[in-house]
Amino acid sequence: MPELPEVETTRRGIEPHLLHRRIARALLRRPDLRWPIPPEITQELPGQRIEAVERRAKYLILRAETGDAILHLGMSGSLRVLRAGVPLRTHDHVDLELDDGQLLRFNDPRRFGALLWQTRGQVHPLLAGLGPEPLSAEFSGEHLFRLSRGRAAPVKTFLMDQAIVVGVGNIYAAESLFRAGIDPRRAAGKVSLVRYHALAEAVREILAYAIVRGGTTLRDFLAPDGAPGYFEQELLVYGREGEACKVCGTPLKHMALGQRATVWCPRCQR
DNA sequence: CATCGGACCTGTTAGC
DNA sequence: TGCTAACAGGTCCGAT
Repeated sequence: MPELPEVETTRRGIEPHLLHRRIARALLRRPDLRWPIPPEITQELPGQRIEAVERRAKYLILRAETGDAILHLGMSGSLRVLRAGVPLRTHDHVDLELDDGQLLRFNDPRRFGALLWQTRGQVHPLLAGLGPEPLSAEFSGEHLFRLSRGRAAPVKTFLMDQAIVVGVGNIYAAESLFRAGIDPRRAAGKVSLVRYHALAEAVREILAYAIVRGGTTLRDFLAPDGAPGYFEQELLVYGREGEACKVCGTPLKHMALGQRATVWCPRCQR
């Protein structure tokens, strides 16, 4: 479900409730999400103050005193901040209880999400190989051009590779390629520097604007306060296969690329 | 090393 | 109306 804008929307929603609070207790109703939840979460984290609520790629990082709790929402995960005593819903797998009577509740029907731990000074292996943040200065057309040379994979698959640049998933990859006028099937290694400049710019603009709009709510994404995202109204190609291109009217094409649904305009994207 | 397919799960929807 | 199959915003891992 969540790509970078949805994770950032979640971060901004939970931060004011968590910052400088102490974790009172970690309650695991399911000890296994995508991976087993490590013992530090129940044994070491309680009693510690949350010093920062950060995001790296699609991971949320609760910085505590001796290390970080790392959350990933997977495809269907979501977080809410609630008062103690709010009734459970199905798939409410974890509560991090705070010292003020509130709790952070993690819900994840498909359990593709994760709750992990890294000790201060260490970098969890899952975070070690990540590419630059798309809204940082490290990310640029040059960067995409350099890493893409010699690569035969479709440019859309390349753009969604978290080792190249983080945070871009299936929705925003399709939208970015449309706005940059690039055919998603094109081999990454055959896209010119000029066009990668346009693509990097499109990625930045779309992600930044999607954050402003509170992310994209297709079926079930809600911010921690229950508000939906409003970026869906801005989508030009994702989920619109067969419909008319909003720019030129040509019916949008679709196919699977790297096992992911892909939609594009055969006239606007070359 | 790059690339591909399968795997992990459950819920919703499209199609018969 | 009911059953089944396909598909969903992610990404790891092993095989090639």
